[in-house]
Amino acid sequence: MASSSAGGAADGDGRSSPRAAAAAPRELVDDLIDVRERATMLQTILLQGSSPPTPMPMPMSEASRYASAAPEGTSELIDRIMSRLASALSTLDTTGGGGGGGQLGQVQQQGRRRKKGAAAVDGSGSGPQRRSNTTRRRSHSPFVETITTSTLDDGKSWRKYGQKIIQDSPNNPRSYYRCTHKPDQGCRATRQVQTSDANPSEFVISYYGQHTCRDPSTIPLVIQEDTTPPPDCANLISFGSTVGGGSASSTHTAVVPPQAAFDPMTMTSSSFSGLFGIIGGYSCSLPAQASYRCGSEEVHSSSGSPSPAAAQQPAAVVGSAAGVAGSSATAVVGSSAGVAGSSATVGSAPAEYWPRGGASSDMACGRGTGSFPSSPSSLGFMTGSFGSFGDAGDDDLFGFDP
DNA sequence: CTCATTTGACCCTA
DNA sequence: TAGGGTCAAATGAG
Repeated sequence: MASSSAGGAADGDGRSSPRAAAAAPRELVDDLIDVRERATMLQTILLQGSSPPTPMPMPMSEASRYASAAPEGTSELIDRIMSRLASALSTLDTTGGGGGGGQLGQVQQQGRRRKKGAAAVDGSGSGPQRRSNTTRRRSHSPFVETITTSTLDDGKSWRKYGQKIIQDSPNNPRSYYRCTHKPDQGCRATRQVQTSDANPSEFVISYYGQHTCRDPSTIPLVIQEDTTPPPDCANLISFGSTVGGGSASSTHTAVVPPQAAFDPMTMTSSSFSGLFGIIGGYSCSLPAQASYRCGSEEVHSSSGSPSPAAAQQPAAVVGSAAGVAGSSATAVVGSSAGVAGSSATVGSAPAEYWPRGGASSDMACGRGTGSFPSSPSSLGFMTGSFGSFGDAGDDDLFGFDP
């Protein structure tokens, strides 16, 4: 759980963001603790309906404690969790957010703004804020993969932000790219491109960090009640896209195994630190037969092609935005979901990912769905599918890695 | 005018 | 201190 949990510590570039958590009132802490406990209870419920092929995601004592607590129904639990989350996030909104997007933007803008030639002259004391204790270099997103491809087009939109001649290969300067959606969605994915030494017509691309962004044009606005994951994805849970985006021309289409899909590195380095990081303290245990996939298919996992079997399943769609300036209300749409066979989709955006003046709603929501608040980042940040809650021998587990 | 790229400087890590 | 990653002003393209 990197330093950037609830309050948002620093973005990928090392510029600091306001630490809302530092000023979080007791009320907020209580809310989050409550959420954590209820999430655990929910986990227990999910466990009860199955015989997990994998070890318990939490200590048995704890699990049994909650199991014996005769917890309320799953839907009530979810509602309660979301309510508490909304409350907590709202608190964050009004405390840590302080001046809302303004404060965040202020921090971002007051970062070193040097004039060429006059740089760092006044690095002492009263000058413009020097890069503080945060790191700026490769402490960021974890390495994902390196591929060799003949094209730079991997289906994602990248923005070049630098190029350097590297000692190892002076003839092949290294180009630095970051995700185009970094400013608006806080996506931390980056890549480095060099032409191949062996074959100059090819590129060696190293990817760092997972895409947490979504192309607004491809984002499903809301999970339709009559849609469902594909049959083989009954237990599917997916978050954030990864490199390649499925349509990439590269030689890789990453199907991430469960461990990878919930890699703490991934979780903490991405937007999960915003919501799940708050909840924290949970490990995950994922059924072996379930499908986990990152990339563009997550879209399908949450809103994908209709399936007759699942068309009967009600859906609860929950959106929550922890935005600085945006509404933090939690909207629950279609909460008619029963415990069995229901699905829930959660969207949330941690405050640290909000762009300057985050109140603007450039998102795709608001086109009549209403399931997500009008916040810039909720479109891209997290959609997860709690597929097939509860019964029917489901061994779904939905855990959170700290 | 807006946005992406270029490029030199800054600064962190080893 | 060298190497490498990132920033941001300058510049160019659409």
